[in-house]
Amino acid sequence: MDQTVICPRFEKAMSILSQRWTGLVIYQLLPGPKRFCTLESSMGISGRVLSDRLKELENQGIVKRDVYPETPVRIEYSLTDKGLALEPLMKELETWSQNWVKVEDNE
Amino acid sequence: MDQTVICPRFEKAMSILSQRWTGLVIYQLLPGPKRFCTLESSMGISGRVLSDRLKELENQGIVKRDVYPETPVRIEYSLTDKGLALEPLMKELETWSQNWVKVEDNE
DNA sequence: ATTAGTCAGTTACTTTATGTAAGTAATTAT
DNA sequence: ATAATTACTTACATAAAGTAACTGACTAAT
Repeated sequence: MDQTVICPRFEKAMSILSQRWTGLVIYQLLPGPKRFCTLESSMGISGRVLSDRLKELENQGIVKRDVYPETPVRIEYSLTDKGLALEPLMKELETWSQNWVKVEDNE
Repeated sequence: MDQTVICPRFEKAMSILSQRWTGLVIYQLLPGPKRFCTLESSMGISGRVLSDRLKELENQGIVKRDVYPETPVRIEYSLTDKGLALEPLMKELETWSQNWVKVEDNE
């Protein structure tokens, strides 16, 4: 008996963003393409999970993976239009965090 | 060697929203106060996790818990100003999901 | 030419988070 | 007296994430 029925598109969108790390990965890619090892070291994510997340985001059409067959091979991850369309949301989160989030206190 | 240093407030904000269910709980409370059992049945969350999430959101000052000592006791959860300030972000997610998210396909 | 190092991952194993189902205490309805 | 509701908690099982070592292709240093 759910009085509030949630739009399935919204629910899916939320489920993508509420997986650990996905939001931060997208945020990191906003300024431009990045490599696996760069993402891995700039956020505290493990390679195992980063690998999973990038695959999922690629499946969702949010991230694209480009292989440059140089030597050594260079693989760059970047946002698609769908991914870039999340920029306003990220800006909102930045604003909210600046206005409301305190870091020191509560664990 | 992190070239992109992330603002700790932003990182904390993201860690709140990227916990499973927190976003949906906030979204459900946007229109007004709701009770435990209403939240529990309207989203597919288990009581165990809902209980955890509400406590965390209360600690973060995003949700407040009001006890009405009627008989039977009524307990209502609602958003604080900090929680209500997430409305624009939720609207952005609604917009994005309507423009970009397809539900049928990919698992 | 052997050793060490980087990149983009994968694999095996451990810890943490979440789900499931049942239980509790107070109350009310039949 | 029995069943049902609300707001949870507890015990146990499964799924997700973290840790660390490893692979394979290459490069640079000794």
